[in-house]
Amino acid sequence: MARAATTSDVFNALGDPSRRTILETLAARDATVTELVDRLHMPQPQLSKHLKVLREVDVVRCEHAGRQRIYRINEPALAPLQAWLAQLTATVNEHYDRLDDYLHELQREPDTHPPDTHPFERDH
Amino acid sequence: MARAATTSDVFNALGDPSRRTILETLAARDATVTELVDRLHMPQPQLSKHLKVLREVDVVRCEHAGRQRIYRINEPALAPLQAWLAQLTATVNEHYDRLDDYLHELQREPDTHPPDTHPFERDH
DNA sequence: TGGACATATTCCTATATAGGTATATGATGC
DNA sequence: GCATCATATACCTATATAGGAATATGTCCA
Repeated sequence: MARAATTSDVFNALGDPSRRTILETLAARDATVTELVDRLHMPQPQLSKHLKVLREVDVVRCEHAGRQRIYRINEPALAPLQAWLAQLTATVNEHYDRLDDYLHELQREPDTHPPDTHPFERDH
Repeated sequence: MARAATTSDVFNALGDPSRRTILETLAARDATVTELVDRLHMPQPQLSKHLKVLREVDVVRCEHAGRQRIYRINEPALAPLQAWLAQLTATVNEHYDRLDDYLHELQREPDTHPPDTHPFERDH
């Protein structure tokens, strides 16, 4: 099977470097497609397609303004992504902490804990 | 052209839901391939391949332990990703602030600023 | 040395794009 | 209505996988 659709989730949509560049540009200032074309030196159809992907995962939204469309970042859509990362690293650190606790307990009273509850050793 | 290689950057590597699930599992506890197979009900070759991708972007590392390999998350590899997100949202918020400043200035002394320095309006 | 276990790799297929080009749709002003 | 500008879509090709199956590599132990 092929890779999952870029429109299925935000992570996948941000997997493309061009789209990240677009977001970086939009972060500094909302922009129309033409402005993005000028700044990023990217063909217009390509930009429209990338913007469509970003739109479909709700990371950007656009507002009609005459014949132009003003694209802007929809920051809340990035929150779940940041939350996932934060949760992941938090869990990892929690793991470190538990390891420390375990090692300290080990030093005080060895052979008290069943082997299957032992966390794997870490070399930090 | 096709999509970029998943091994080219961390964002792309995390685009796959299976790989995120693997990371979530590893966050709770370092694990061998077999343990991951048991917990995630994923075929072993598939897991090894996903782990290879994660390894190539340095998000996980493995330690040889006899005939097993203990995989663990290499948290520092996630930092650039978090930094990118933080920078992006920071810039967006800075933008909001500048807009607020501008609107406040506008209220005090209208028609003082050249049009090309005007940020696009936002409806927040 | 041979067998069993753990993990990685190879081979295969179907699919989802990125990027390019040409064209369609939409809005504006004359 | 028509020319023009702004954006989106359609169509095409090449490519990078995910996922599955079979196999190879590596390690331990009797």
